[in-house]
Amino acid sequence: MIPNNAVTTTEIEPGSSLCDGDTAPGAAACAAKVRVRDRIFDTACELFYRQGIRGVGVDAIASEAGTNKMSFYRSFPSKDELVAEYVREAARQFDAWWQQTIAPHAGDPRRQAEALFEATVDRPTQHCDRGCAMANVMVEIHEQDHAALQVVREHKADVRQRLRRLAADMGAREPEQLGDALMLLLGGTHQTRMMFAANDSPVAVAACAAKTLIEAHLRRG
Amino acid sequence: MIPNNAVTTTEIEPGSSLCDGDTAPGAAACAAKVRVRDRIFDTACELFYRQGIRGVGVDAIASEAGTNKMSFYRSFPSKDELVAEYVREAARQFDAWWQQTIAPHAGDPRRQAEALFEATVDRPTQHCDRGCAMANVMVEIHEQDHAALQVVREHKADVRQRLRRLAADMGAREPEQLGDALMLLLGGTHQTRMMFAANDSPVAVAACAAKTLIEAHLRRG
DNA sequence: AGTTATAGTTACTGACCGGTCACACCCCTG
DNA sequence: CAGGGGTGTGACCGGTCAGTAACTATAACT
Repeated sequence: MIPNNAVTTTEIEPGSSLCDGDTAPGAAACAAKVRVRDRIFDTACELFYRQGIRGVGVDAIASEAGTNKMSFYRSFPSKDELVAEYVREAARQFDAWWQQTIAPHAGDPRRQAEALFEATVDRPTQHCDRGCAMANVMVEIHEQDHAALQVVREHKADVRQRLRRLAADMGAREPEQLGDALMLLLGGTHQTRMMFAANDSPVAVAACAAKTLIEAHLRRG
Repeated sequence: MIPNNAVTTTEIEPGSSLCDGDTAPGAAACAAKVRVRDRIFDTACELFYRQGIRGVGVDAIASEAGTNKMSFYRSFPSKDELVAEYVREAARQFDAWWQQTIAPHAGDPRRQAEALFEATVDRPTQHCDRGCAMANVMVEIHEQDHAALQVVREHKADVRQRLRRLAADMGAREPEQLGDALMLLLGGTHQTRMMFAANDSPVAVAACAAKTLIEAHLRRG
C-alpha cells in the first residue's frame, strides 16, 4: 500500500507547491508529520525487537510514541505493512553495519570477514539481546506469503552472497563452501546470543571459529 | 500446577483401588483419558512447532485433536503450562535423537560429533522446517520469567556441556572453545534451515564445517 | 440398578486486538 | 479573520483469545 520510504500521504511531486525549495512553504507542518511518523516507527522498531511482532499491539506502539492509534493509522495503512517496513529498516541497518565494519579493511577480504565476526561478538549490549530481528520475524510469522517474510528471505540470500564473495575474494578454493559455513556461524552467533548471559556465552568464540574456518580453507587453497 | 507427567486428576497412589493391578479395574477409562490428553498434547506440539506458540489458540488445538476446549482444560491447567510441557517434550525428543545418533559410534567422540552434524543436515523434511523449537519459543515469549524459557535455557546449557565434553573426549587442546564453536554452528544450522529451500541451502555444508573445525582443533592439539 | 469418572456440547465472561468514525483542537497560512 | 491540514480523543465495531459454568452422554465398575 505505502511505498518503502513514504514521507507523507499528501502529493509531493518535484515542483509541487509543498515541501520543496529553501523557504519550503508548509515545511513546518510537513516536518511535524514526518516527526510523528518517525516517532511511531522508531518506537515500533524497538518494541518489535524487544517484545516480538505479536507481543506488541498498535495501541501500545502509539501510546509509547506519545500519540494515539488514529495517528498511527494516518501514517501506516496496517500493522502488517508496518512490520514489513520494520524488516526493511532492519535490513538497511544491517547493510550500514556491514559496510561500516568492512570499510577499515578495504582490499583485505580476509580481515573484512574476520572483522564482521569480531564486531558481532563485541556488539554492545545496548538493548536486550534478542538475536537477529529478521530471523525472529521469520519465526513469528507463519503466513508464508507475508510481505515481511519475502524481505527476510531476500536479505538472507543477500548476506549469503556477500559471504561467498568475501570467501572468493580472499582466495578460498571452495568459496561457496566457506561462505556458507560462515553464514551458518553468523546465524548461530546471533541465535545463541539470545540464550546465554553475555559474560559466559558460546558467542565469545565466534570470531575465533570464523578465523579457524578461514584459515583451514586458505591453507589448502 | 500439574506435574510433569500428569496421568489423571484423580488420586493414584500405589495400592489405590483404581488403575493398578494386572486386571486393572478402570483401566479402559484410564487409558481413554490418557489417550485424550495425549491426543491433545501431540496436536499441540505439532501446531506449536508449525505455527508458533502465539499463532495457535487452545480452541484450535482442541478441535484439531477431535475434542473441545473443555476437555483441554480438564487435562491442562492453562495454555502456559501446556507450552512449558511442549518445551520439555522437545527437550526429551532432542535427547532421544542425540543418544540415537551418538550410539553407533560409541567410543569415538570425534565420529559422534560429526554424526550429529550429518544427522542434522540429513534430517528428513517431514514437517515444514521451522528450525529449533526451543529457540523459537525463546523468540516468541518475552516474559523472562515464563516457565518454558527456563527449560529452554537449561536445555541449551546442557547441549553446550555435551559438546564441550565431546570435544574434550576427542582430545582437543581447547575443548571449551571447540565445543562452543560447534554449538554456534549447530544453532546456526537449525536457524538457517528455516530460511532457505532445502535444495539450495547453506545448511548443506554444516557437517563439512564441523569436520573442519574439529580437524583444526585436533591438528594442533 | 446405581454410582462414579470421563468426555462432549453450548454458552458465556472479560480482556484484548486491529481498524474505523466523528469530533474537537491547534497552528499555520492566505 | 477564515480556512484547512495535521493531530489528539474517545467511542465504537467485529473478531479472537484464554478460561469457566452447567448440563448431558457414555461408559465401566459395584
